[in-house]
Amino acid sequence: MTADPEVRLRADARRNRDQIIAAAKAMFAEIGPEVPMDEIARHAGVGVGTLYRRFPDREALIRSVARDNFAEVLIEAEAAEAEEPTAWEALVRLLRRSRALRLTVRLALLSPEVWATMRDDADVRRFRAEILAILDRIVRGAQEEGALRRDVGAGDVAVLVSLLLKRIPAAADVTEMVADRVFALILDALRAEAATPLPGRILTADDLRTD
Amino acid sequence: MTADPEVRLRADARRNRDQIIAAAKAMFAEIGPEVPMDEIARHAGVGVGTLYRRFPDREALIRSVARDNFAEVLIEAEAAEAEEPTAWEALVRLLRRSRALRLTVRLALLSPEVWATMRDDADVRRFRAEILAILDRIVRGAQEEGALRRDVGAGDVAVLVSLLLKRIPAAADVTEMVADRVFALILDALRAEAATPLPGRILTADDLRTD
Amino acid sequence: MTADPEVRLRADARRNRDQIIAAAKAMFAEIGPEVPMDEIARHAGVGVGTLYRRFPDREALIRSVARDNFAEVLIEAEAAEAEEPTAWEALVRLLRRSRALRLTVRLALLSPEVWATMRDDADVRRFRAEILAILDRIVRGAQEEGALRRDVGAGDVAVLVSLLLKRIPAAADVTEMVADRVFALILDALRAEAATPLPGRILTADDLRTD
Amino acid sequence: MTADPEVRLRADARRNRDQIIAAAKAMFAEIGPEVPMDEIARHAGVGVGTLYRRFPDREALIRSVARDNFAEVLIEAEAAEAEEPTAWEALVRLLRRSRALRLTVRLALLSPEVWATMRDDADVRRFRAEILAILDRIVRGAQEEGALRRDVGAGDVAVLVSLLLKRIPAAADVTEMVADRVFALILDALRAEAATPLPGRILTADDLRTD
DNA sequence: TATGAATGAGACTTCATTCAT
DNA sequence: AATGAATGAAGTCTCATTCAT
Repeated sequence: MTADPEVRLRADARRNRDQIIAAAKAMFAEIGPEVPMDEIARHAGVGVGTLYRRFPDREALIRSVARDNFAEVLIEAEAAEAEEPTAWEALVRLLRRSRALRLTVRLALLSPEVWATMRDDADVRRFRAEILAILDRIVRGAQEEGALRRDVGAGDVAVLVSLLLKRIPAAADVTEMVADRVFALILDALRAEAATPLPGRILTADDLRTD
Repeated sequence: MTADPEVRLRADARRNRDQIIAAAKAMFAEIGPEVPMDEIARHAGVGVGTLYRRFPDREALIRSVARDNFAEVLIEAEAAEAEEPTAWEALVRLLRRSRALRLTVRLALLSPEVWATMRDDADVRRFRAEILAILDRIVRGAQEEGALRRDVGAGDVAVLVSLLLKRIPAAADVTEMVADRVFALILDALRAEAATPLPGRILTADDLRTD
Repeated sequence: MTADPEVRLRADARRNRDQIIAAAKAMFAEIGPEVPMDEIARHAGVGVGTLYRRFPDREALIRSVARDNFAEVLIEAEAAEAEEPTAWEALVRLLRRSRALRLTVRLALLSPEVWATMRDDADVRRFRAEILAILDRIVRGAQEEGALRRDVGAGDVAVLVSLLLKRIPAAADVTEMVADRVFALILDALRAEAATPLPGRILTADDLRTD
Repeated sequence: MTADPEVRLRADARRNRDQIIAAAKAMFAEIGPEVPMDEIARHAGVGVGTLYRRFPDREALIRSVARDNFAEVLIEAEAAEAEEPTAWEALVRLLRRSRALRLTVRLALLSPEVWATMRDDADVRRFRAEILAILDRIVRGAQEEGALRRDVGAGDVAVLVSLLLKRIPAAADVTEMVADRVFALILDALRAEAATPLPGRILTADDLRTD
């Protein structure tokens, strides 16, 4: 699941590396990509030096976390495609379930700088391309099934997904329900029956930002 | 439009204050609520000292900008309600056009800390309540018109609005179109015809975060 | 004497700036160009922040010290040329007396990195050019007086000067005498009577490093 | 050539030790005595741990390099004395040719701290004494030959040598020539014919810094 | 024994806030 | 009252040295 096992680390180094990635993942998700490096190190149970030995700077760490996450999303997308009976259901599952997606999007979209950091990473680009390819297949499949409106493309869907991943501003006790409702509303927007003509043209995966 | 005229400022002090708010508004929108205070001061054409004389700390400045913004949103909401022929159109106008809304939401939602800063401000709470009241009227009106699905409340709509205010990750040349399409999709989700049963219960304004 | 009065500083800022330059000058001479910035700040009696406000980074500080020093050397060279009865005596005075020269050379020569930092500074280049022009005049004058050997140029002399500015490794109590003797030996090397043919060609000011 | 074979190392340990010394020598000469220990280790093809096992800290390494170097200088001095037909020529050869001398002086003179590190080392002191004794013999011999001025001692000569070992600040393409000329000028300063009375008294080897 | 991983102190730099002018 | 200088805490990163494998 990790994209870059680097040569071959000693057992303890490996363990530390994994802990650091895990800690970073958690804290990026929790607090954002600007959490102090010392905090990440402390949460990972290592010294800052160790963190910096493994990841020369914050960017490198972010890149690694992103790679890791993109890889995870890819696996989830593949599973959804393989295991769900219909393309529409695969789409729903993907949109609903991917926690990994959440962090990825948080990193990639919420902060242009972070995205700039990631977008030149070969692994990230590759994963991204594969994920979008799967999404594209799922979208076409769902349209052929007659479930998904025909005037949208993988790009449109991806944008909607990204919307779903915002922190939703609701009182704590209804957060879950709010998320479920928003999700259901978005699905309604995608259904073939909803279809009111959309402006512009169908967005493909390529329309998403690569700038 | 500013909620708190503080005692009564001398003309030049008044001017400075306004310039600072304007600069802060612009830079919060542009860069985010963490822009250096010096930058804000420079853009406002005043010294930092002046900024701090007017706003004891960053929080105070954010609160003031927020007040200002909420006030503006309120005015826009009132105008939409008063000037549009149908409630549905008022809703559409509000959702589509409010630049003030954008910054407000950016401040309030993107950063929990900032929201924490704002939510205890009496003016902010008042404006918020009024805005939500109007939104509530518009929502009910649109439902009575048969345009808006009946299983949503002002809370649901507000959440959807907040989704619209994310920076959308598309290649520069299609940004505009992407935004338009997302907006159209969201409207489709709200139309009476789209209506697939939603989970949970109708969200009122009170369900939105006050935590 | 300071090359860059920057716009116009407030009295206190001016004082601080001068103190920082003075402290830096002393510590660069004493310890070397790598002294911690905090130390310099402390010796100048200011906080680090102040130092950094005035000089964005170590390079900027070094450049300023260098400018200051080159300016001083220039003044000394002008005085030597103007006040001494013969060119030879002007040369001797310049070589013997310039304390400013000492630091300048310490910064410029002992550390290639530091030199790299300085050499692109317009002021430094200008001062350097003027100093070398004066030296050139003095050298030719002394040769016409028959005092200075004819097979050397300003470049050769400058190189010998630079040699004189090393920290000389002697027991503390003879340091002074050692320096005097070395100086006298070097002068002997330059006298017309010493003249044993030299290899290569006469070095002009332009041969000195500008790489 | 190495002064301290320490007990008796296994062949591979021996090899490592030598590689480390060689790497350190090269990098001290190239970059200076502050190069990161990791770098030295890497260049020596060993791990840092190995370096530290052999040399408890940076000081110890510097001391060892210095010992090694002093030993080399001693050998060169002995060879010059033994092989050259006249004392003057021995002197010239020693001054001109010793690369080992260059590093030694770089370490000993450019950095007072490093010198402080070296000067208490018994081996270093012994080598130094022997080298100076040879230099003393060469100096007296050259004076008896009538080639070297009579008002200088081994101390004076050593000081001049040290001057020769500075990095000379010339454009890259003339560096070699500059060095040659400086060398010739220094020799001229030492010739019997140059002799203008010097201030102070003749410097012996003992006058050189032992502080 | 050799390796290279981990540590943590310390250097550099930025910026929110205070304060002298 | 306005200005912008000064402060110092906090964050980033480097590297000498120690220690587990």
